[in-house]
Amino acid sequence: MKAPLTPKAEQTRQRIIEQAAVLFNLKGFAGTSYQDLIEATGVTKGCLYGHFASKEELAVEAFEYAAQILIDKVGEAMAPYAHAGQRLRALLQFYHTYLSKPVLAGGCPVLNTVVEADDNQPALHARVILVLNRLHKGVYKLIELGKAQGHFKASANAQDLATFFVATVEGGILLGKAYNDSKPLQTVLRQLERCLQQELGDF
Amino acid sequence: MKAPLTPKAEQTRQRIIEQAAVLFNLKGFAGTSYQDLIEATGVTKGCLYGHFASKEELAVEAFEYAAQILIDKVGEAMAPYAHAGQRLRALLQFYHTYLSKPVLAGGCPVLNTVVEADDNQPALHARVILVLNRLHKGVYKLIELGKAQGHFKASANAQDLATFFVATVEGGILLGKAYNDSKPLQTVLRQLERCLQQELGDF
DNA sequence: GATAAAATAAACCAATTGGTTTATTTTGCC
DNA sequence: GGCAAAATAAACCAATTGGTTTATTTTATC
Repeated sequence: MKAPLTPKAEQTRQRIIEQAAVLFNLKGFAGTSYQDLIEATGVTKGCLYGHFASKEELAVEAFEYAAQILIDKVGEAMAPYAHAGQRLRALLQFYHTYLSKPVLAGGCPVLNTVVEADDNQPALHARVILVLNRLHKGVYKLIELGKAQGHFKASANAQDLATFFVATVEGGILLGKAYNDSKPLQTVLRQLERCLQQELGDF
Repeated sequence: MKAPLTPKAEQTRQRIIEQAAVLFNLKGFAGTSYQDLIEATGVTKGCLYGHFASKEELAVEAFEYAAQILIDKVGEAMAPYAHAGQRLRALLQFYHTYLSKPVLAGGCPVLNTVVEADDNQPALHARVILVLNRLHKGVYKLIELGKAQGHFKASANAQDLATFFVATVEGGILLGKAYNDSKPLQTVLRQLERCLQQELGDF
């Protein structure tokens, strides 16, 4: 089924995805037209259809791309550390710079996509869920690691805390985006850190 | 400028707003067409334009309506209590039932609107900010009340905790909507309560 | 029951939507 | 340099978009 793309074609395809990811992140799925995509990518409509069968297919690929960047950057931020406490600090630090160094213009693709997709684009919604699961799992594993290393309280409920972590961070990003100000997110992260210290012990 | 509407007209106008609020909340601003609005309201296009000059004007009124419901319900939930601790419990309890008894089909209008509006619909965005301010202020006042009553720790940072509260609750609502499950929100609220008890003292 | 307000029905608008096709050109690559 | 792959240009599609206008009918209210 899938043609074994030429390097050149692969490169064009990637360029389209990258530009489309920004557009969708800024304007949403319904708010982005082919005309917008043509202007942003600098590529013709025929070329777009040559690579993607529909707007939804392109949107899915664009979201996957954006989500992968996010996941990679989270991984990179924690990679230098083995100690769970350090890794958790690095994760919080990563989100401290989330608004000044956004993974993608338009803010958090998870936040943006989940809100529009879940009543309207089932294919997109399914992908967002997978990414949320990965984020949750990452935090969960981190807490469990800390418990295993003897640095976090053994009584900590890793599942619940991971859920709490993801929700609080996304909520903070939401406020930051709403007010176009990094302060609310900073405040939320600082407070989250206090909570986590209470639940996990000092880290 | 504004015609002194007949009661009948006012009633029709209100009906339009109520139905439009649901549609916009479900499908977003860009995702809702006049055809959708005509079908949902059962009213003709001429009638829509008779009452609202544009889709954006209608969307703003619809959001104001939805937001007012939310604010009213939050107020009602806390109204029976004078004790800040009780009021805070009532507020948390209100959000515990938020997904099973949504203020509006499609979920939280603040969450839904802020995400789409802030890069694209400045008028809507401005209104969401006002509502976020009110929610924040409500929690802030509540915490200050508790401090004044001597029930909450005097050391509590009401501003920061209010920001944290709003972010966490919105984040919990987001997860609940994403997973179409009330459990994540329950978990988040339970955890939030623990945090607050730590920061405010038992309430 | 008269009247003015409110709502309908429908024609109309230019522009845009997502999507297709085809012939032509440009291109990278062996 | 030749060839196939990739991209362009553009015509074309039916449908829909947000928005306007006008004549007609319904209706609430005095």
